[in-house]
Parts: sequence; structure tokens; C-alpha cells
Amino acid sequence: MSSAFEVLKERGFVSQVTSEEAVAQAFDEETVTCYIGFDPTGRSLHIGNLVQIMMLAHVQRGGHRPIALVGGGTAMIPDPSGKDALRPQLTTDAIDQNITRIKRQLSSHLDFDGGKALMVNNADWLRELNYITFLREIGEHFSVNRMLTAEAYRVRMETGLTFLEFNYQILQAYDFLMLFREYGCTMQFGGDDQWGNIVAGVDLIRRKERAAAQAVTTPLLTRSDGKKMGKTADGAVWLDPEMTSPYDFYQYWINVDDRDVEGLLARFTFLPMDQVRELGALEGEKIRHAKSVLAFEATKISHGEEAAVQAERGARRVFAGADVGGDDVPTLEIGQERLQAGINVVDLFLEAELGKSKSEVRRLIQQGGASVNGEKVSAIERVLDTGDLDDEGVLLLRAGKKRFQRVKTG
RNA sequence: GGGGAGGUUCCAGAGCGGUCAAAUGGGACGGACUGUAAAUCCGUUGGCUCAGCCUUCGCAGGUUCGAAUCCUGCCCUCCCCA
Repeated sequence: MSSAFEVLKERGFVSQVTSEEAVAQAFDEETVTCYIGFDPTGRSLHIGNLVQIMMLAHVQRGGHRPIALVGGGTAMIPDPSGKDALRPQLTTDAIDQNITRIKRQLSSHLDFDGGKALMVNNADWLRELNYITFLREIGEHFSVNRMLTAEAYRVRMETGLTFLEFNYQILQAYDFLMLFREYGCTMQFGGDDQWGNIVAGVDLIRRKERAAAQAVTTPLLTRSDGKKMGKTADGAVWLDPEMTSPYDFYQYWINVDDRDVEGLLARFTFLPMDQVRELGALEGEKIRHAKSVLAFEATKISHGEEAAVQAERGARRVFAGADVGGDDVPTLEIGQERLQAGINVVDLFLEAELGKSKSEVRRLIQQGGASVNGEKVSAIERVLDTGDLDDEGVLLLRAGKKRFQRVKTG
């Protein structure tokens, strides 16, 4: 059986490594404790974080011990890496609430039973840190000159960098040191943009503990069309089903660029690589099969098999144009009496969130992009009533090619 | 602390007294073509009770028949010097 590191490399999780030999050897010969930090500045993790989660999952499957570190302390200090502007600062309360939710999400992806994986919050040591003590113990090991030569800071030197942000790297390095001391954690993973921060930790561990820790970074998720991975018009694709429904989550994967399918299958599913390559080799229209496998598997991992089945079934029915779909499709419930009285199409589309304003919906209709039960809406004055419902009291709104909303009377 | 530049619609960035809901590009959205793909082409892109009206150009006042454009004060950002 190939080692965890081989698996990570084969699946495209590895970009930069401090020492390939040392990392490979560690995974071969011992139970490695490694960690990835998760930033609780959002109310939910998103697809971007999923790469890191998958990485930990693979490591765990290889018999090693992953640590998911939530940055309850570092979230209070904005990370300047890869950003061109100062991020907003959150209150402690908001961060703690986010952490609760994020912990729940991580629990469904990793097995925390019996210490097979650990969840740690750096607020435990960062928030109570004594400034002077910290400066003397840790600060003396950091060269400002060297920090400033790092790409991450050079960029920000152009637009401005606050002292607050400047400290982020030091705190992340300190995290690594703490995890090394507490749990024997010798490896940190992260996105390529974290390289500098991770290596700072490796250096700190060498100086303080005379030990060789390792850093492994993953290529940043990019899409072949150059757009940001995991972003849609409405923002990020979240793991929280309340924020991004399993249906939309599934749709996200279905709609990825052909060229990205193989790489995404490798990273976001657990399918054997033989199968991944086979699916990725499909050409033309056949690649859609690979996309449906990707969408199904990815949805299953984050939302469970049942949700994946539903998302797939709903999409198939509605896109086939055969019927109005089942409850698997996003559904809006409205009172029977409102439909009896008649509702203007524009108002209904707006209520179904298929447009942000009446103007937008009108435009949609005028451009021929709106339909009800498969029939194009030709006038913005069109009024819908119970006559538009099918036997089950449902009608189907469609905006553009792929946005659907069922309307059901309750 | 001193000096300079600047804050415009989702972003970048024009406009510098009326013809400005504001050029251009990007993004986004819709259409055509397709495979719920990419590329390409066309159209749209503040709101509404939509041939009209209302609200936008950092904030608050003022000048003017009329201001994103001029004046005053305030807030914020960046650069240089100390």
C-alpha cells in the first residue's frame, strides 16, 4: 500500500515541501501528527477549505493523526497573505459562534473518535498571551528584515500594512510551536499562500526546540477559466446546507469547466485514481458523466448520500424538462389563496429569489429568459393563478438556462 | 507633526457647472450556438406605480435657475518628509 504522502502527491495535493525525503520517510515510518489551520472569520467553511479537509482525511486514512486547528485567536488578527486590503475585524463573540459551527462541519468529514483526530482552538493560548513575555520568548527569533522580503509583505508594502497584520505570521508560527510541544505535531499543511507563514513556524521550532518540522503546501485552487474556485455569482459555495443547499452544491460541481474535472475528482472524491483517470479521459459530451460522478461524490462527502441522491434526482428531472421536479428541487411555498387571487409573474419570480429586483425580473422576461412550466413568459403583465398548477399543486419557474424554483401551495 | 495625491455606480477607471443614472474595460445576467462545458457573437447591467418619476458620485452644509463637477468644514486612504 502506498504511503499517505504518495497518495497526497498522486491526487494533486502537494505543491511545495520543505523536504520530500523527510516527509516521505516520516509518513512511512511513524504515525505523523500534522495540522491545518481553519479560519473562523466566516459563518461556515466553504469549498476552498474542503481541499484542506480532504487532505486531512487522506492522512487519517493512512493511519496518521490530523489536527484541525481553528483559529479562534488568530481570527482576531487579519492575515495579510494574498489579500490586498485589510480585512474587517470580528468580535470575539462572532468568532466563537463561527467556531461552534465550523467544528460541527469538520466532525462530519473527519473521525474524531478516540483521539484519531484532534480539534484544537488556538484561542486557548493566544488570547491570554502576555505581550512582554511573548516578545522576549518568540519575538526575538523573527527578523523584520527577512519578513519584509517575503512576497506576501512586499505586496502589502505597496498598499499599506498595519502592525496588526504584520504580526499574523508570528502568531501562526507560535501555533505550530505550541502544537509541536503539546501534541508532537511535526507537520503543517496549508495553501500555497500560507508557505511563508508555515515556514516561519518550521524555523521557530528549529530555533526553540532544535527539531525539524515540515511544511507541505497545496496548489491554490484555480479554475481553467481563471475564475476563483468555489465562487459563484452569489458568493462562495458553503459547506453549510443552510447557506448553500445540497442542490446548489451539486450544481456547482456539475457546472465546472471540462478541463478541471479530473483534478477535482482527484481532490474532492475518494474514488480510486484509476477510476479518476478513466473519467477524466472522457471527451466531448461524455465528460458530463464524469461531472455527475464528481458532483454526486462531492455532495455525498459533505452532505451525506441521501442528500446527494436527492440533488441528483431533482436536477435530472427538472433539466430533462419532463416535469416540475420533486421536493429535491428548491421549493417556495405560498398560500393557496394568494394564487387564487392571482399573482403577477414578476412578483412571483422576485419572491422565489430568481431576481434581485423587479427591474431585474422584468429585464429577464423581456430578454426571453423566464419561463413557467416550460413555457416562455412573454409579457411582464402575465398573472399566474391556480390554473397554472399541476395536479399536485406545483408549478415550476425557470430563470435563464439553469436556475429553477418550484412553487408549491401550502 | 509637515507637505502632496485622492475618495465616482459590483470592481478598475473616465468625467470636472447643464446634453450624467454618469464613458471605457472587467465581472455578472439574458439570448444565439452547445453538452446544465469552453470559446465566440448579440443584448442588458441603480430603483420604481417605467414614454414619467425617485435615489446615487466619502459625509455635512453652502454658492447657483442648475453641481459628481465650484466653496467651507469633517471623516477616511495612500505617498513623501520628520
